[in-house]
Amino acid sequence: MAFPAVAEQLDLLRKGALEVISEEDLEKKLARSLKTGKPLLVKAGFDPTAPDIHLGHTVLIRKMKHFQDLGHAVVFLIGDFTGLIGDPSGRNKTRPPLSAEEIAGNAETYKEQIFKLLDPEKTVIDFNSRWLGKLTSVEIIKLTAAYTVARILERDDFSKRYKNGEPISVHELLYPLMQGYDSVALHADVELGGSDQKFNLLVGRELQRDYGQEPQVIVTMPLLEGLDGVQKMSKSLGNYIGIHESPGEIFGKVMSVNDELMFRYYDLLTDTPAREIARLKQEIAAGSLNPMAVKIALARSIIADFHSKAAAEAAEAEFIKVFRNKETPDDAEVLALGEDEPLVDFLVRHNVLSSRGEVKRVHAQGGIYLDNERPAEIAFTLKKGRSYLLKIGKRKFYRIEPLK
RNA sequence: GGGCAGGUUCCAGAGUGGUCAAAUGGGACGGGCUGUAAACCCGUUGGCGCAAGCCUUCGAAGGUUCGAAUCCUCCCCUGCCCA
Repeated sequence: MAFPAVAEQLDLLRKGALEVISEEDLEKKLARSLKTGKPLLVKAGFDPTAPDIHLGHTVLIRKMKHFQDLGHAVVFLIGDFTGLIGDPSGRNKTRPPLSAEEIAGNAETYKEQIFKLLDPEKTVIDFNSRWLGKLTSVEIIKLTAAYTVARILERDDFSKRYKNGEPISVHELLYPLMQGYDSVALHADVELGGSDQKFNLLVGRELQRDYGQEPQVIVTMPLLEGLDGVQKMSKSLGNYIGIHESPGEIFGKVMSVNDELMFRYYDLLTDTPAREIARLKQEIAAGSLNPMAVKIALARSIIADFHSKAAAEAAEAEFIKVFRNKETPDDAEVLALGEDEPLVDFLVRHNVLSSRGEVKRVHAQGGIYLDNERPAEIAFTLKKGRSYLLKIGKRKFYRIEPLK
């Protein structure tokens, strides 16, 4: 396998990366691999807690892809063993551990999803229970002896939680050591991780030294901000775009991202070269380019990655139809009406809105449209045998049809 | 084992006997504006009720009181200090 020149490789590998520790080490490793023809072993660990991958995860996966595209060996490591611990990284609370069944199920789901970006032929999937599960008590104690409590507590989230008087369970302290040991077991050359993983990745470097190996290079990727633009994208915060979501949903969510965050997404979620992104930014600032058009292109690119180009185009057409031309979408959910029923009851019964109070509130604010009109009175009864077009707010559409 | 400090509505965080369904901020939702589900502006944000008002909520359970998120008892959970 012929590798591109070192400088060229570095260029791609640095795109979007937050930190490379250290660049010299990486350069050295790349040079050596170029000379010997032996690919670098690149490891990235994933907590098996997220059965559905969202765009936040794909930042890392995209970086793996870059290494893979350059001819290096990528190991997608599923932390099934460490999942039993529950990684506290980036959280201020202890994460509940998963059962073995949940982990196995999630791991399967992971596999299906990552191949949207990675080449299945060239990707090694491994599980850290393979070695961690076999460690004896003596070996574990030896491992824990390699680090001191004070050094573990240096980790930002540990020290914060400690200072704030939040709980830290003893088993959580083992997490960085376990993850570091993964690098020892795999003889990793490079480990990728989110910026919240920096500490764990560094532990890997030190443990490798302790075990007489050349320390890995670590590459950290920024955490992708979620749709709110502030907090990191996460499922539990509900500010995410899942790669399994429908093209229409992804399109809309991307469009709801503010114009500034859009560039961040360009940087981390597309392969658009940095130079090109800078140009777009400039033209928008100059007023010669409409940010909306650029955002549409972003949405298309993301949908094409996880669905298809055709799906992306269809989603765009639908979006324009609904939000620019204010027409009804094709896929409005159909709700059946069997008997005459007051609108309020109907909406609550179908969980369109959560309570009668909310229905009244939304109505008072002018957010309920029936057949494209705002009913003056909310005390309105739907008649059986009739069809209605119902719209709540800007984006919830329903067709009310007679029960067959 | 002893001493101390905490557990509030989606989140953060005020509130220390009535003026508390509970400040404020975030988020979410609705409206306006818009070639964006962007930005910006306005509004809403426990349940039932047209309303007056009623009901349920401030870790759990009991209690004091005309009245408790606020006081007492006990239980659960968390943290700190001492051992």
